[in-house]
Amino acid sequence: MQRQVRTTPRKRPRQARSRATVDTVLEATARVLVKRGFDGLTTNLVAEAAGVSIGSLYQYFPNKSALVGALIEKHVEDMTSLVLSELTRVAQLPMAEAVRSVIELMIRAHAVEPELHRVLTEQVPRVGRMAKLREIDALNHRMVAGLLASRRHELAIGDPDMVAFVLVSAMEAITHRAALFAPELLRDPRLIDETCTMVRRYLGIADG
Amino acid sequence: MQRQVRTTPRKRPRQARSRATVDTVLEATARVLVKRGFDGLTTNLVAEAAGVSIGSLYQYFPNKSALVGALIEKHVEDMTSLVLSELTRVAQLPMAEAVRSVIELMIRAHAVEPELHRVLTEQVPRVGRMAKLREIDALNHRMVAGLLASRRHELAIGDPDMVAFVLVSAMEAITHRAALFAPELLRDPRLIDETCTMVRRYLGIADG
DNA sequence: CTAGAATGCGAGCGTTTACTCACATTGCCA
DNA sequence: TGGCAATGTGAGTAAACGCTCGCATTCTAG
Repeated sequence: MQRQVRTTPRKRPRQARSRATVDTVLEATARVLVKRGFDGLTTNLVAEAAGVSIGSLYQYFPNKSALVGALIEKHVEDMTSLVLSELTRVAQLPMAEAVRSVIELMIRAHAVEPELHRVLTEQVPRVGRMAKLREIDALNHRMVAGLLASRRHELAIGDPDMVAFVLVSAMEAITHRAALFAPELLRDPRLIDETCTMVRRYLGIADG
Repeated sequence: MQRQVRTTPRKRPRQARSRATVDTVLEATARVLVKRGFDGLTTNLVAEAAGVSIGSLYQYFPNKSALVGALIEKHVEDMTSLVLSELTRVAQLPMAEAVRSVIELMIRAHAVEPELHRVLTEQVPRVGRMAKLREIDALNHRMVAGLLASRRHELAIGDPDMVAFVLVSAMEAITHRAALFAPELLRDPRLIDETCTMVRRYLGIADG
């Protein structure tokens, strides 16, 4: 155990056949992770669940942590692409509506494969993956700070960077904790309303 | 591996000698965890670092996860006892000051063994430990909700429970993320100020 | 002082599991 | 069609590591 060194794929899938294999393996990884947890995930088990030989798995993933890493990367990309695709549209809206839209967006992002999301955040040791998370985080931060700065005249705020830090932390935590501790809250409009209230009052926006 | 079942100590230390052993082992666990990470932590290594035989370790900790679990419990207790001890005093203060005090308290709590805190939150799979965390969380939530309810007349808020959820999530996340991503921010009064602003505006309290 | 309890010891057992490798099969291109 | 590259296979290897157990040492109570 813990022999892992390299985390990049050892071989790129070139033909359609092998691309399918890679996909199947990643899907199986997600299934096994949800069903057995991180400790219960073994490469042999994943191969079996994928209906692929263990050898094939190791053609494309040099070790277990690369396997899980690839899955995390995919999941994070699924979540952020959802947000990014809508964000430009949202940025055009009046501020009060933009706030609500962003909150709803984040909630929807957390509803993408929630089971997997839970296992990934609860159980998977974040060694080495911290870099990727920080990156996403920095992206979020920059976008929010930019939005705040560009609309500064309609807001009652100080340093956009500091405000962005507080806001991003708060909103991320609210959706995240709701997803983990009380998933039903994600459907509860009262949570969205309350979060909107918090953000609007903080930024000094009239209720919309 | 993954043979763990019981998580309670197999034997209570009765004499001073064995109580010292247990302490030494827990300290060594913390050191090893910080130095090698969760994956690099082995029971043999801990025993060696503690200057204790592996057999002795297993006298008091039935398995690896109980060992780490005990450490988490201790750390969480250290953090919460700090908060609880001051909270009654804080509850007496005028609201504007109470807010600042609570924020400072949380920051101080996150400064208890920050290295260990980091490893614990970043790396240790939370399987089974979720219960304890939820418990702490529920306690926090109840206290904040209670405080809000009792001072409701001076605040511009709706359902105290919902507000408490938003507040606790936000404040926890801000200190936690500052601790993880930018420890120097914890010393930066601007962060405290900004967080105060957020909370005060949200609750409708005049700046203090 | 002594007996029995508590504690300490650590070599090594047994299992788990990541990963290899020699070989088979399939697809691609000339 | 032949030949080479890409892909697939899975039994087997080696090492890591959690944990046991039989025995030694230290404490405590009577």
